[in-house]
Amino acid sequence: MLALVDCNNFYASCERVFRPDLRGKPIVVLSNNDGCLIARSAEAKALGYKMGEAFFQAYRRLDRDKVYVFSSNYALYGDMSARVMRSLGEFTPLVDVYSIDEAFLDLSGFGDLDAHSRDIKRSIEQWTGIPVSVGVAPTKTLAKLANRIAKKWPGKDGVFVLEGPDERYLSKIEIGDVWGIGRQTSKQLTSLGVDTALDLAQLDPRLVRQKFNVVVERTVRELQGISCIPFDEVPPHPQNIMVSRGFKNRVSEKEQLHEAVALYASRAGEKARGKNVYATSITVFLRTSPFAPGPKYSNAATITYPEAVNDTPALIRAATQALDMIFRPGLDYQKAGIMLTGLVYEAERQASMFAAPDTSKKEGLMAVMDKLNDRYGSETLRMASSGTNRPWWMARERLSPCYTTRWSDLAWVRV
DNA sequence: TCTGGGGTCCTAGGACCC
DNA sequence: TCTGGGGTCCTAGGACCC
Repeated sequence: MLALVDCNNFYASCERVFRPDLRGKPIVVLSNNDGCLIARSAEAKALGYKMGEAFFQAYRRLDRDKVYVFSSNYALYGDMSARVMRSLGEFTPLVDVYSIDEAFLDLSGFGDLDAHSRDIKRSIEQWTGIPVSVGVAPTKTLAKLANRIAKKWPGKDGVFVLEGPDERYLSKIEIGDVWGIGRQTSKQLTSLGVDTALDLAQLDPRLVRQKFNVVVERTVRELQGISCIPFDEVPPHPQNIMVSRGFKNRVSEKEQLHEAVALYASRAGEKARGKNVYATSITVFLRTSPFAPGPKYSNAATITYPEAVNDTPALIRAATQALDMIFRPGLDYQKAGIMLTGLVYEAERQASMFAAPDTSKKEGLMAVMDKLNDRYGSETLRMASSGTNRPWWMARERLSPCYTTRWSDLAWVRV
């Protein structure tokens, strides 16, 4: 049996951990650039705020409803997430971290699953301050479903064990709420009279494959209790690394775009080194706002390395070069980003006939840089080309302190 | 004025090969 | 009238997830 442990309203809960005065108060968290609402506390949901609502449209209502509004603080959420995941490791070594706020646990061999799940829930809340829900079932899709029931149904108190594909519960779950069934598939299924998880579970998987695809077929089997989605104890080999941001204001100067792209390349390098992978290619993309009137432009350029790299100078060099290939003067750019692809681990690196044979010096430099930045805070040491002034840097006007990752932001306690 | 960021997997179609 | 068959690899785009 698998348990899905899911943090409730994760970002909003993180903001509340160090602000106990906000218990019972409505909270929303904004996306990067304070663009739209991406997390809401239970109280904010009850007031009718929707996921993805544009902030500038909700602004007046939020003010009127006295909602506490936060810019997203990923340093805080990432660290709180790590605490939750580490805590889950106390219950079983078999933890499959699925996202920043969810993990599957393999509970095979455990006795009283309900009691055990309640213990997990209680402990995580006590140790981290983050409330969680636990759903237990034989497959990942059913565990997701069980978690939903644990969270939403009165009387379940955040824990629910679903022994198998029980009709009484599957019939109560709308098709669009099944994990893996999105808007498009949901629309098609409804038109065929498939309205609930139960309806879907009763279809013939082979027929579903013909009419839809393997993904939906797997979902059907998972709902029937046959596990098709593997449990990944070790994180799977990453396919790509992306860093992109919208600008605070529109940017048309090439120098500023160069700074931005250099900064994103540095971040991508840190991520790559953190995962121990090297990139074969780097792609830079650039676009104007899809909403604004006026000329629209969107383009990307890719540069392939003779030998896979992950050191920041090499990434910045190529990113700069790629940017020059797609930059058009006279446009108001809204966003830029970079993507590292063709990721390989050290052992899979293919040596180039032409590249310099010894890279140990570069690696040493990067290791020192990463270590300093880890210890003394991000960007303690950084590349000059990524800019100092950064007028384009995203707006985050309601940022909370980095309580757990920055010494100067530690919470004060008065006694 | 103002609308997120970062991922995965699958499929279809084209290029190319023998 | 009718123009092989079987493969691989790559890319773009769609759908989905949090």
